[in-house]
Amino acid sequence: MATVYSSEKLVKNMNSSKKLMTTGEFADLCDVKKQTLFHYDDIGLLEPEYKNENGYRYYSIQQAEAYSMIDMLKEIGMSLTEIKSFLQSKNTKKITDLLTEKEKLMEIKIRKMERIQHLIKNQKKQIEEASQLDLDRFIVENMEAEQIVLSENILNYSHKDITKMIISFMKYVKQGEINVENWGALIRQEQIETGDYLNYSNFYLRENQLHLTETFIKKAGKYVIGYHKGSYMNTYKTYEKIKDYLDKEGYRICGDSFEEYLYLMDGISSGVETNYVIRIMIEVEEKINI
Amino acid sequence: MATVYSSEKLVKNMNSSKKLMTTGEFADLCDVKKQTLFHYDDIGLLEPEYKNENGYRYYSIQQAEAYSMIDMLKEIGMSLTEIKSFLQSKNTKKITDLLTEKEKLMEIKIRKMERIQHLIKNQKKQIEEASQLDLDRFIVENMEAEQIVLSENILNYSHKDITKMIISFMKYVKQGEINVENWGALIRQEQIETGDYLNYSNFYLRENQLHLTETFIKKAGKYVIGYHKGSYMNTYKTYEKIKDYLDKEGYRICGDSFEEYLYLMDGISSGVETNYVIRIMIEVEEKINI
DNA sequence: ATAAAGTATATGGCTACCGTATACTCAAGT
DNA sequence: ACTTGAGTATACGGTAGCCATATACTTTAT
Repeated sequence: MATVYSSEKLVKNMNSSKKLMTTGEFADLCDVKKQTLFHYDDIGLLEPEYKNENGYRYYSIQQAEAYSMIDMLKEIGMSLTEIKSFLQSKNTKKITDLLTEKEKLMEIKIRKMERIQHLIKNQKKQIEEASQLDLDRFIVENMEAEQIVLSENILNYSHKDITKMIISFMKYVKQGEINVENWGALIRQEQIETGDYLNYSNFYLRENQLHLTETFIKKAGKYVIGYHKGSYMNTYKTYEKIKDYLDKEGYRICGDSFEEYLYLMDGISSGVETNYVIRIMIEVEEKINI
Repeated sequence: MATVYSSEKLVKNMNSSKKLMTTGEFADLCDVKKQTLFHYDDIGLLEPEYKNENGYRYYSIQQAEAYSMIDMLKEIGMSLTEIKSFLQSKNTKKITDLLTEKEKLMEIKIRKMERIQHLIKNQKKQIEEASQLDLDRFIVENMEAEQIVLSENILNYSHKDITKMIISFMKYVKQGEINVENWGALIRQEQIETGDYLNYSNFYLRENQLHLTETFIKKAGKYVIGYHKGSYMNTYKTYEKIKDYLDKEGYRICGDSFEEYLYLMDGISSGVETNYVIRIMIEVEEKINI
């Protein structure tokens, strides 16, 4: 049997701020600073349900839903102004469209995060490897064949053109969303032999997925491996040292040089700019003894 | 046969800025504004490899690696100051430790993103459902049993205690990383009958995973479903309307009331505060005709 | 009635930039 | 060698989205 109650009795329960939260409590509930709520009130993004005559703000638990919606939209990169007009918009289609767009954006963001995670892992691996590395020694090693991706040929290009090419190559790589393990430049045997160390023939990258079609095989065989510390402007110093080393050890250059750019964060050496290290790999063969 | 080249010839290739990029080109390569690079130079985070006598900056391609490292660290939430001291740090263990920490952080971030994605999907679903909903009508419907998670009992609690409880309940929920579909409050039959509509017995949430142990079964059976628009402070109005409706239709309340808080963004109605909608579900049975 | 705890407002400061104006410099063509 | 147009540096101001602090006031618990 339903009873009818006078509104008066109920008003007693609801006229005060008894069932609402203060700013501090609400901030605690939302896990946010009070200041932020003041700010949201100021810009009219999330206004308290009730304000008393002294300006005290009171929020309802329902508003926690609104807050978490705002927080979510913020997380996906919307500005507060955008969020405000979004929440005020009364166009169902516009809203679902935007949500669909943001859903996709989240997908992209998640992928990006995963790529960064991959990069972090790679960096850790590199540090580990680098700590076992002697950057000051050269070594001749048998290497397996490897598939790499080449840029267009830039031999004898002007600096301007090389720059343009790199930029477009890099952009192409980035939009492909590849996890680039390492990248570098290819210098042909002839340039190495004539000492034209800065005349690159191609840029290239080693990649762990095989999305791209234009690949190039770095031949299997013996390679001398050396490390150049500092700018590539001075690689000639290291190249000359390598040549001396090869002479002494009885090797001769028989192929191209692969330069790979490493950015090390391992503090293995002190001094400025030593974070930049170039791994130089040149194909070699043993000299025939006369 | 290795030839020895005079340094002079090589110096010709490297003394100028011929093989370096201008700020604009480097910015283009890194897909960033020139201003940002100025800024990084100013704070000493990423300085150009070479500056000419007129202050023109020149960057090497190697520095693109440094930039992308900075960008990555920024992406995982480090401030530029932190990044700077991180990159300058020469302590291998500190670096790998931080990287390991950030790797975990990425994992958490990815999970959060996925949760947001889920929320977006849920919101879309809710908008879709809401558009087919008539908020102004009541309906009696057979509902299936549902498992819900209850907060502690708050019947007759003071407002302060209720507030504290909600905050801790919500925090507990959040740290559990549950995808909350909906949440609400439970009002016992007795309070509904005596018109004490704001005297909640518990908060609860419906969840799609079953991580938690303290669950409560919302019984299967007939429920009257109605929607209250606006603040929960005024639910009494809707409750009274529901009671009238039940009287007319020949039903009587035979169980508790479940209030669920919806935050709709569908613009189905105009006016202030109509984004807040409460779904009221009360267990009912048919009256026996005398 | 009083003290402690909380609140509002105002102000200034912060980070990580972005935009604009001004003056300068570089590089290419004539 | 000189001009011209595109690019560059510096400086200053402004922005978003807060956070910290100081001051004065209000609420609440005792």
